[in-house]
Amino acid sequence: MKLLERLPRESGGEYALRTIKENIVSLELAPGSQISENELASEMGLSRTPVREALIELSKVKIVDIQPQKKSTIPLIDYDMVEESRFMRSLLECAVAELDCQMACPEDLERLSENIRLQNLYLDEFYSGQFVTLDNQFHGMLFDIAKKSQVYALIQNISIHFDRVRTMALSSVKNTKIVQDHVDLVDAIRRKDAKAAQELMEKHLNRYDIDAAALRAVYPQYFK
Amino acid sequence: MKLLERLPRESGGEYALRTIKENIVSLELAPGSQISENELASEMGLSRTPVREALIELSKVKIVDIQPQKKSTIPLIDYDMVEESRFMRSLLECAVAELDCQMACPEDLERLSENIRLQNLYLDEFYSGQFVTLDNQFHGMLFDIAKKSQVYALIQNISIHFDRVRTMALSSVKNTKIVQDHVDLVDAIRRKDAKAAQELMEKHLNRYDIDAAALRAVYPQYFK
DNA sequence: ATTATACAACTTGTATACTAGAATTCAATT
DNA sequence: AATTGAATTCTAGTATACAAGTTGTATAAT
Repeated sequence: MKLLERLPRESGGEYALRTIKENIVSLELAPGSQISENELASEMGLSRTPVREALIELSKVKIVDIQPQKKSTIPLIDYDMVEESRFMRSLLECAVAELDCQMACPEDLERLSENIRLQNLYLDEFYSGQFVTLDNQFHGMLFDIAKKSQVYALIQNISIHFDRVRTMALSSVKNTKIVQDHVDLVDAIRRKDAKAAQELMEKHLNRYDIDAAALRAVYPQYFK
Repeated sequence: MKLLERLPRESGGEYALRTIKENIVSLELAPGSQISENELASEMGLSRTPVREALIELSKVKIVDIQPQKKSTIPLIDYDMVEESRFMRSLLECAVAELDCQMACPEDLERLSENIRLQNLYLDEFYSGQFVTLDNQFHGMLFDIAKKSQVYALIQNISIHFDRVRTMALSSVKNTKIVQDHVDLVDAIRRKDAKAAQELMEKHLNRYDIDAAALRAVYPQYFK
């Protein structure tokens, strides 16, 4: 377990959730590995209660497998789940991109562009998570602009299925391409070209879809 | 609180979640009312722990408002949330209806038709919840057929925003129209007419959209 | 009368103790 | 030696005790 710094005014439960999610996405908590409420709790300096709350939440989207009275594990990568998660994200994000064409004001466009500028600065920060954080912020802003922030919050957990595959594919998808996608997308929104925005978003999200078989070859022990 | 019967092998937490959800949708736990973990726990014959787990889950989709160290309430109806929930359901259900046109086998169609037959039997059971249960099963089957059952599970909670408005509108939307929508939809799926299926689903879900203003006039105390 | 302060009665957050069930281990018995 | 069975040791589920924070009220001081 890689421990994170506890934020000010963050409750134990929130801290536990954030930490466990981060470790699942980074594969520090490897697919297939067994976890224990007691062990996680003592590692994080908490009691079982807040840890348990976090695990229950993650089990709702099958990113943690709680077997009552037996054990809990981090599930192996199930491509059906990855596909469901991709399906959901793709549909919602494409629709949001279309909405953004109507709803984005000049200030919104400026904020998006500023985020892209930062993305360029952190292009090569594979492991610090800075680039991923910016990428998440970018997509979150698109939902906010379309007044769909609750939808964005809801797909965060199920997206972990997608995100940990993305972690494995890190070296294969060039960040420069991702940033160029973002640039093109903001251009389309600025032009209010809904069709282009939708298509660009779809293409963007499909970048991670390419090498499922290749990943399975490199990390066979992580797949179902 | 209207108490439900506890199912066999149902954990306390699951029972609490099911009971509380049911009471929110039925407006038994009225919008704006204050709730207490202790009170709910003693009413259901449980301790705070499983009740608390249920409330935390519902608070994630803002259908319960937990104000730390202060109080918890059932939020007033927020039409922005209703709209987000409708947006999400509509997009996903329409896409699923399209997929169903490719994926439904004859047995699936038979199961859907059987469900519709039952809907006709319970047409007038407004308050028993039988009709609503069948309606939910029908929509759940459409997701199952498209291999998107996890997506369906995920939108259940946020749909409560939509569902409790539907409860208020019960008398205004005729069940016969709903059943006819279902019949038409299954027909389209049988014909593998994806465009028709998508359009029928959109029309179907929009039936509840009509009288937001009217509802606000009848139940002003429930709205933000 | 008004303001300030202290206290009581709530709330949720967390820790811990206890219960129940499953798996494993090891010893006793066949 | 193989098998059964009891004890141990895991697990998660639940109940409860306690901590910490907020609100409202009552009392005291101005």
